Amino acid sequence: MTSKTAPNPDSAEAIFMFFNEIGIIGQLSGTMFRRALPEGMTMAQFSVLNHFSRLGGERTPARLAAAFQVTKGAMTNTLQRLEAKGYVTIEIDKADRRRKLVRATEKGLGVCTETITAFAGPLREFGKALGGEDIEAALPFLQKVRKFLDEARNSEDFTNR
Amino acid sequence: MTSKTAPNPDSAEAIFMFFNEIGIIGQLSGTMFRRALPEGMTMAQFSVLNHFSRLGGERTPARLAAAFQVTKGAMTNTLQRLEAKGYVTIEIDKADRRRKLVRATEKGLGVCTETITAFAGPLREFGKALGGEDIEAALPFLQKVRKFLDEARNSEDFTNR
DNA sequence: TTGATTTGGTTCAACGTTAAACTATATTTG
DNA sequence: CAAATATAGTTTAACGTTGAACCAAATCAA
Repeated sequence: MTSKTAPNPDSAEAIFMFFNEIGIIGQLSGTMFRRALPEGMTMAQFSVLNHFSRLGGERTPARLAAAFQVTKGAMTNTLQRLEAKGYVTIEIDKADRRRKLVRATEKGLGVCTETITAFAGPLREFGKALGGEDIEAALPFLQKVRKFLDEARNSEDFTNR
Repeated sequence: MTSKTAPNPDSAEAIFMFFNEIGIIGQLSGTMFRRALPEGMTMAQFSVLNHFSRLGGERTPARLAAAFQVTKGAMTNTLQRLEAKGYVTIEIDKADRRRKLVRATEKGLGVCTETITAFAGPLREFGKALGGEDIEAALPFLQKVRKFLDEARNSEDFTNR
């Protein structure tokens, strides 16, 4: 125990620090990953390719936007850039012509693999310095936090994602 | 123990997931905080005001940039907006005329307090839903991660921050 | 069936960020 | 002291994101 037991009166302080640390780590790690990225590749773009690489198949832009928690507009932007480089194909869904279907190309999957390789070094560094076990131990709680935020977001009407 | 003991061969996967969760949480919480912010206020601006509110005194732009892990350019931008609204004053350091000295104004500190008040509700929600204890328990490791990233960054020459 | 609503996607302006080039002042060194 | 270098801050272009307005296609309801 720290001092009080349950919904600590001014745990607001700790919560704010928590999100503050998260924000800074997100920013710093983002910068580091960005530097390791192959020329012209972007974290947003890599995320999409990696998604296809792991899960295969095809997705609509809206579903991708939901998966990565970005607006539809942001996803449109990312997909356009990926398509321009030939890393994905985009075609209209003939069954529902509002929809589009996105698929990764061979070329796109290749670049994705390259990127993962480029990350291997830095990631190993992190693991060595931070303790792979501690990282795995931290994961479940982070996932819980993420899910809470996600649901909180979804509970507000919201059509624009 | 999970499966292997020490520097788990493909703990790279877990590490990547870790930073991925961090990134998404950072994005979602950023959006939520942004919505709670008083009109025209920004997280970047609030951070600076809050810094002065907690620690008092005066700071150079470079020192603020270092404290918040952003580039000098970003801090220039933030400070200019804060100054335009009369939330900080900026004057040239007469002892070293390359430097500037930033101070929060009464008005700025007032808005800072308002903002903290606006955050109180949402923060309490988080605490209730996520368990204040778990959050406090997670803090030390996050701080360790942040420090590691910070030092890793500083160890690469780097004059532009 | 027609009209209203919902859903999928795009576009645009505003913003914050990075990275690099640049200006000005200090400090170091030969 | 003068020249070289380092440090502080600004500016600019490029990019990703949000949020809102918008269009088109599908679904729902009268």
